[in-house]
Amino acid sequence: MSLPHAILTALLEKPSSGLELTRRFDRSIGYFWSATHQQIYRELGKLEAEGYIRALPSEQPARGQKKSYEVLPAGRDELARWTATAQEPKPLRDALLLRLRASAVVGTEGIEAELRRHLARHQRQLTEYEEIEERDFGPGRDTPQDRLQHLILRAGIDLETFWTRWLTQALETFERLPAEERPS
Amino acid sequence: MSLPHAILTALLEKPSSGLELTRRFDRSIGYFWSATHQQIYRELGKLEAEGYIRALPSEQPARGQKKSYEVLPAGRDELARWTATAQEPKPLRDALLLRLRASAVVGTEGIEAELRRHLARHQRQLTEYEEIEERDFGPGRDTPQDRLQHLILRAGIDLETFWTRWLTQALETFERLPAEERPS
DNA sequence: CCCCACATGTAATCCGTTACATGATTAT
DNA sequence: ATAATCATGTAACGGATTACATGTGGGG
Repeated sequence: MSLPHAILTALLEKPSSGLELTRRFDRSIGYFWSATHQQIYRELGKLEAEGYIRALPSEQPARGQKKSYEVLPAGRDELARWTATAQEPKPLRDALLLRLRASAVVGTEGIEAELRRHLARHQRQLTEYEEIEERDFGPGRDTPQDRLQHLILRAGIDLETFWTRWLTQALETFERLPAEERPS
Repeated sequence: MSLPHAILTALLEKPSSGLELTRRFDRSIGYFWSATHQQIYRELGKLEAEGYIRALPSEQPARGQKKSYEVLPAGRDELARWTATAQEPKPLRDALLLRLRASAVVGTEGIEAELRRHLARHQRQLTEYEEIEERDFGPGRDTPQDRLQHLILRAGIDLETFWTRWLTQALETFERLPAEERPS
């Protein structure tokens, strides 16, 4: 039950239309909570029906016409409630680790190329985050909001750093596995 | 589409009944791909219908009677195919980071306790992984399969290490946020 | 006039979650 | 006997994913 709260957060930061939200979910918020436009439109409908948001009165509600939303006080209250609620961390789910375990049983054919592909992806993401850090969190940006945003970005940077290191180590392990000893 | 492949992997490691699989998904494989018994029974039915696994002939298929499965050659082939297939890494989804971002807008009330709770969970998980490492991967365990399994465990250890460090740093950041300056 | 990009949706399907149902085995 | 536990399922619901549908406005 996090998507509606992700949308409330985005709309509080800046009132937007469905497509603008979709674009913002492709960067920024989407870095840790992704969503497609179909999910977003459906959820906007629900949030409006529940009285958490409303369409800005200026625009007419026709199909193909832009329609922007803003958060109502009830929406802000709900978001604050949810933010403070105790929730268990979701267990990890990672298909690459699963495939690595499978490869120990059915053979490592093809998995090395996958490790390389993933390494390249994570390196690219790391670079992107580091550019954002340099651009948006230089000296002087030190309000409480800045520190919180920076903390979140740091999580992304540290996570991508973990993956690049681990994948590098994994590839080294593969290079030291003599081909004739590999599981098949 | 990873749950059937997780089950095929588990059954190749050792033929099992539905409940035995459920127990193994609570440790071991479940550390990076969790599943409930309902998911597992549903998926076992599908895998059997597709000819990827079969019930061991010894047991009679009555309700309440144990029923063990083994992987057929077609199942092993499918698993090998899937393991070698190119797949994009799934984007990160983390509710705690989302809540932290929301707290920058609606106030940090309550979120600090959540950071502490999560820190405790991750420290406990880290300890568990380190005990497994000591028990199962001491000197002498060095077949290719051992090295692959150890690599997977290292991913878990390094991930939990990342979280404990980041959460510790996050809590320090909060302690330095003067209460009167916090977003509300 | 037509195509394309912008913008908002609907429909079908699959996966995960929660609650419930039912039979078999074992201990008291 | 009966209660607890082991074991295998069904049903209902909701979220995520994929494919498709519909309307608007601007450029060539």
